[in-house]
Amino acid sequence: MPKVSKEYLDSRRSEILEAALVCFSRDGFHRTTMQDIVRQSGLSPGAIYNYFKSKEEIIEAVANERQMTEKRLVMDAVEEGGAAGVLERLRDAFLDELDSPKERRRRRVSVQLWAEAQRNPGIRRIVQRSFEEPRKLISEVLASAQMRGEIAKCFDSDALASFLIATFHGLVLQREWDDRFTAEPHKMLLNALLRAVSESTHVEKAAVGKRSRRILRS
Amino acid sequence: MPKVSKEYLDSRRSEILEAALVCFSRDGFHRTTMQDIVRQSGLSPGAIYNYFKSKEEIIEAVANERQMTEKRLVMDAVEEGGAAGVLERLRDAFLDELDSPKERRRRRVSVQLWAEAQRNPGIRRIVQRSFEEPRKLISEVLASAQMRGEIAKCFDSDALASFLIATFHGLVLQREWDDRFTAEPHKMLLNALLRAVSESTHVEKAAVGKRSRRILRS
Amino acid sequence: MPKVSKEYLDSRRSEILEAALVCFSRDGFHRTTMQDIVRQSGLSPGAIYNYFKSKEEIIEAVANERQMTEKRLVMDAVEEGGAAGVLERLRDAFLDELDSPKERRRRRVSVQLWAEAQRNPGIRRIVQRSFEEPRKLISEVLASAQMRGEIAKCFDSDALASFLIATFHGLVLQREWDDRFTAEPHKMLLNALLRAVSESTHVEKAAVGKRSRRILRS
Amino acid sequence: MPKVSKEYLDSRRSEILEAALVCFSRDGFHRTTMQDIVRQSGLSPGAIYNYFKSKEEIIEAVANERQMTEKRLVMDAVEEGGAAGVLERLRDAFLDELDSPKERRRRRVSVQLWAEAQRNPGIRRIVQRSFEEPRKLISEVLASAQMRGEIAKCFDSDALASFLIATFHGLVLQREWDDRFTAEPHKMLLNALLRAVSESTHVEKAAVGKRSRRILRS
DNA sequence: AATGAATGAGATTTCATTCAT
DNA sequence: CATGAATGAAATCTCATTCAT
Repeated sequence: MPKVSKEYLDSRRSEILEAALVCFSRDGFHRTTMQDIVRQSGLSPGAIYNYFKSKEEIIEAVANERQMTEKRLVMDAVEEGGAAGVLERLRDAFLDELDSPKERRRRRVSVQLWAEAQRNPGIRRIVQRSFEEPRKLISEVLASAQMRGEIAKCFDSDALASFLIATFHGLVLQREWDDRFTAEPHKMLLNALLRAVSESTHVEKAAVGKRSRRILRS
Repeated sequence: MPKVSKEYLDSRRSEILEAALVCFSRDGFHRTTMQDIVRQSGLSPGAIYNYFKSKEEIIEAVANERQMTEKRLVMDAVEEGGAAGVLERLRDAFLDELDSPKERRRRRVSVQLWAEAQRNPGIRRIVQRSFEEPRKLISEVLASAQMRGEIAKCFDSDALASFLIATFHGLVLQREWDDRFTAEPHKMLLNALLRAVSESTHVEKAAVGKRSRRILRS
Repeated sequence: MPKVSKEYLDSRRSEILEAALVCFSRDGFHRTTMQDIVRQSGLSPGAIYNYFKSKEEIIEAVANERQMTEKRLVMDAVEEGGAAGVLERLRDAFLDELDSPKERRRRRVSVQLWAEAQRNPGIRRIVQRSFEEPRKLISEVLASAQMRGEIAKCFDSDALASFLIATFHGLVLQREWDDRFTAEPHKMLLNALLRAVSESTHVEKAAVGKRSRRILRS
Repeated sequence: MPKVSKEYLDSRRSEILEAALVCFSRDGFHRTTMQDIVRQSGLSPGAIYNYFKSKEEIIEAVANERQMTEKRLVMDAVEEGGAAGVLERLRDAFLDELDSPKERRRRRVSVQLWAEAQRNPGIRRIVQRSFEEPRKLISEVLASAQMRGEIAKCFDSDALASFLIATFHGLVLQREWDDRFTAEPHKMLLNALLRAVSESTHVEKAAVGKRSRRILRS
């Protein structure tokens, strides 16, 4: 029989994570001290250590939260059938997110996590999941679209999913550094790409092949 | 009258940077101690501080070196004319690089730099240059290809350059986490993309439009 | 809701300053390491840095404490009227202090502060105050004694105060180096000086002598 | 058979000491690095270590030079007989020196030495000499003046010498901190003091006044 | 559960001194 | 004798974590 309710504990935990996220986003993991989180959360060091064993564990919890949020984002887009609609929703979900200030703050933490994952096995596992699970979800959508003939079978659905995610991650970085960045022109380019992979099954395949050969030889 | 030649000093400096790169790539900037660099370089702390004012300055020097190397990579690919050849060379240069162990080590540091740039203005400036300069170079190639009609004029050459770089950066990350990652299928996808942007100028534009509407509504 | 009382914190702070004073007096500011203060205080480095931001700040706090103590010494002597009594008390306060071992230890730190003030603006300001405030207090006493005709008006009261302080400071130094130093003969000399400045306005030797004897009893 | 002349060596040595004095006066002993002296002297570390075994030894050499200069100052004043003239010359020598910028720089180093002497036995010995020798010289002058009846026998000549030196040292410090300091009013006070010690043996005020005027002209 | 003062290992940097050239 | 790069012990300060209250 706990002294306080589970809800209370959970909300305290969330408060700490929220405070940590603010600090991490502002200063990075390593420049954020536990004192920073203490200040930001309005709690005491002892209180925080009642909820998390270590700073490491807070970072992991933040990583998990990020990973789950991203997965949910993809799942929401994927839920309702039709490759076209799914990809469209994914595209919009990701690109529109780039412009939301709140999400930008969270994305900054994602970049931190990519760096951290190189050395920290716990984080590494979570980051790997944050790549794999969305890829799998998207890949499945693409595979069934290929079965329905909506997408060219010559592309590996996994690779295509990977490629789309890679593009999005790359754009996250651009958004970070380029103040004049806008997502809009990249929507067009994504459209072009998606069109390209859906066209290949069509009649003019040979012609397309020839034409492309003029530009790209291999 | 210096006691030793400039070459000697330069090579010492390079040794330190090389040692630092090894450490940074292995442990990240923040988990790498000066003692680590001391050990790795085989010098003494004092010696290192004769070449760099601070650890910070070493990180900046590594960042600069990375930025210059990447710029050179792009310049080499861009040098000799023909959009087709240039893009092909860029694609190969970047994707093949993903498989070289030595380059992978350097790429790890790039990811560290992306994270570090968020908080460190000096690094930020360098990282920004590492985005802008390649983009400008590639954008110019694309623009002149558009003039020659090789690429659809409806795409902003800057955005397309951005997009290509984003894709590459994203793939760098995938390479990090996915042990089964291979660059090969992504070559095909890049080809498809490049084909897509070069097709648009052609006669069946309307048809393409219709077809794409089947897949992507906006 | 602080965990411990303000008194507790203040006493800890005082303990640290006391420990620092012992070290500084023994080894000087620059030869005293934080570890020395740590050992002397029985605390840990971290604990000390909870009370003082830097070694510098400890030195400043010691300087302030010195300055305030000296000011209080002068104020106590000055409090109750009558130039004669005041100067007598000042003379005794200062000269007797020279023989107290505990005060000698504190005086050593004053000498350190004089040197430190040359380069350290923070210390400089404090040291300047430790000259100005006593001078002002003494000067006022002298000025009012001049109005009452107890002291010759031809001497600038400020200069005379300065001069007395200078003498005392000089004797502090002598006390440092000369093991056979005794304050006693200097009392006589101070008396002679004080008599001189009170005599000068008067024509008659004997009268002056008497009066001066009324001013300086020993 | 030395490779270079003794003159060459001596002048190099002096250059180093002069450079060191500039640094010490500007930054204090502890904040002055050997590199500072290297830069100021225009020599190399190795060269300096050919002339001095250690930084310590440079400080000692500077201390010796200070001590000898001061002794000479006193000897010059003392050389030619007559207590009146001697004391007058001493007073002027010391007080006028306070206003010379070059001498002020040297005085700053003296203050450093007082602090340093507390911990450094080598310096301590030199500083002690810088107190004792002038005191002895002045004391002798005073003693012979007492024999001639120019100064009251009731004062210990040693103590009086001490007292005069103390006053001067104290004024050096005042000069350091008080920008509006002028030596002039203190001359009057010194005069008053000297008059006092020469008057005391005599019954007649007027006579004493005259005589003292013979002793101290200004 | 919460508090926050205390801990102490460890990080970065300095600087007097050396010694191969 | 001069040079100046190299040395490495030691100094200051930080910060994740603990634990008595």
